[in-house]
Formats: sequence, C-alpha cells, structure tokens
Amino acid sequence: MDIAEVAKQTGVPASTLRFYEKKGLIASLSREGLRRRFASSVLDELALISLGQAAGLSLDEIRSMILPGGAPNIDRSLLAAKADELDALIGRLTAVSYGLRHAADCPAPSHAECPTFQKLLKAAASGALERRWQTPTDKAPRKRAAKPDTSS
Amino acid sequence: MDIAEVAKQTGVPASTLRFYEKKGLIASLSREGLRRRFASSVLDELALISLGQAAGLSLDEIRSMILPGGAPNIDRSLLAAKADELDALIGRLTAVSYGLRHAADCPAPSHAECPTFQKLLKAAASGALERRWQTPTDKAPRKRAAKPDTSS
DNA sequence: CCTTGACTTGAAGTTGACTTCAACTTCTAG
DNA sequence: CTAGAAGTTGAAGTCAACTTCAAGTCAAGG
Repeated sequence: MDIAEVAKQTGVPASTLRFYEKKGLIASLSREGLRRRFASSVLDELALISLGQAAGLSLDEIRSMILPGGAPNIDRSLLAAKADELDALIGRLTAVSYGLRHAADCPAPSHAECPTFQKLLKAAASGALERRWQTPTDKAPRKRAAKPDTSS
Repeated sequence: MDIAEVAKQTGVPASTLRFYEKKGLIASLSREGLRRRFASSVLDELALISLGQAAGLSLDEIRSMILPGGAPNIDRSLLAAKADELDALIGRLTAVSYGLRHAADCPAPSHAECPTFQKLLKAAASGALERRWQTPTDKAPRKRAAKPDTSS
C-alpha cells in the first residue's frame, strides 16, 4: 500500500504517517523509487497507536510497547497501572460533571450561594482536581476516518 | 497579600500568577511600589480557574465567565453542555479502562488472541475513541498547595 | 517534451499553558 | 551603605503532536 492508501483507509493524514515513521512508531517496508510502501500490518499498528492515545499514553510510551518486529509487546502490569490511572481520572471527572450539572440546575441566584458549587470550588482549590487534559477543541478540526469511498 | 503569599496559599507559582494577570484572569488590586498586592478574593478566583480547568475549559473560556467585577458570571447552559461533554468523555474512558484491565488479565499468550483487546483495537481504529487529552505527566512536577504555613 | 499531480525531504510553524531568562528595581537587614 | 532576597519586565523557550512549507523527484498522459 502506498501512503495515500493507508491514509484513506485509516483516516490518518499522510503527514502524520511520515511523522510516525520518523518517530519509529511504524515502518515502511520498502520504497518504490522514493515512495513508501507499507505492509498491511501497519493498519493494526495504527489501531494500536490510536488505542494507546485513547488510554493516555504518549507516543514515546507507545513506541516502547511495540517490538521492532511489529508485534505488540505489552506489559500487563503497565496496562493495569494505566487502567488504575484512568479510573482515578474518571472519578475526578465524574465529580466535576456532577458538580457542574448541579450548579447548572442550582436555583440560587448566584453560584456564590450554591453549596455544591462551593464544595467543588474548595476541591479545586485544594488541588484535588488536577488540571490539564484537553477535550478535543473544535478549533482543531481533523479528518475523520474516511468511509470506503466509492466515488473515486 | 503579595505575590509570594498568594503562591504559598494556593500552590500556584508566582510566574503563573503574573501570567494569569497578563491574560486578564485575575487582577492585582494595587501596587506597593512595583509590587503587586492582591485582594484576598483572588484566592476564590484561582479556585474558579482551577475548577474550570478541571472541567476542560481553556483559560480564554474561563475568562469569559469572570465578570470584570470579580464575581463569576456563569452561563448555566454552558455548564450543562460541559457536563455533557464530560460525561461522554467519561464513557469513552470507562470503556478503555475496562478493556485495558481485561487485557491485563487476559490469559491469552499474546494480546493478538484476546478478543476483548481486539474489540478495543477495532474501536480505536474506527475513531470511536478520541485522542488527546493528557493525563498529568510526572515530568511536570508541580508544587502542591501548601498547607497553611505557621512558620513564617 | 512538458505539464500535472502524487510523492519526497528537512525545517519551520502551530497551539496552549506555562516557565525561564536577563536585566533591572526595591525592600530589608546587618 | 551595601548585600542579597524578592519583586518587576518583556521576550524567548518548552513540550507534544502534529501541520505546513519550500523545494525537489518521479511516473504517466497528452
């Protein structure tokens, strides 16, 4: 498969594929002239990368899970640890969501008088809620996976 | 309060406080000579900022919620929308966590043979799991909120 | 032959939230 | 008075994950 084919099938832009290759996350099997040719196994690797990202791993971390051979080599205790981390995050987010929703419904004229909101604020102030994990911003529109495209 | 005092009480570094001031998120009430003097209400503002960040808002979004006067002016429908977003995120994360944990326990010799893991991979490949929201990295150690310090 | 379009490269740009730096001014203690 | 700690500034640097750009290569079609 050439780079455009991989891009079309996975929705991952060509620039990203080159970037991943440079980073050592995927390998292009050979070149036809200048052009990369990818083995179809790259599709699985990309899925793995996607999953790793969803689990909050950095690309560097993900790379360390991929054997040079291509087969994933995943430390189960690392998985469990990541799951724990994720659960902790979920717990915090759940609290925030709950508090947010409560504050949205709160009949108090100002949030300054809503006890639930105050409690949330206190939690935030004490550092119980860690910051910085971004929700996807609509300012960064990305191509989604292209549906198999019959038109071309 | 001077900047160091605020930093100590909130755990927010002085550099961040200046940064927030430049951004218009907090206001220093006056200057004593060159030095900023903060009203104690800045503590509440910082808590609000912290909460906003935990809810996934950008600093710009947070600023738009803070009236020049200092009192929060929060659109309830925005809160509800953010809560919805959060819930969706929580749902995805829960799926990933579950899958991760299952894969960690999976008795198959390689994850290639674990059906749960395969399912996760498929979901990731299809874009059902969105990317990019970072868990706090230990490479970015931060001061935590200092306990009320009696020593000074 | 020559254009067009898909691909190649390395380098530089982007974004958000900060941090770090250099150079400078002030306050306080000795 | 003087040192040093702590404050000030604007500008530049950092980080991650990409994207964009300029400039170049190559195959195919008219």
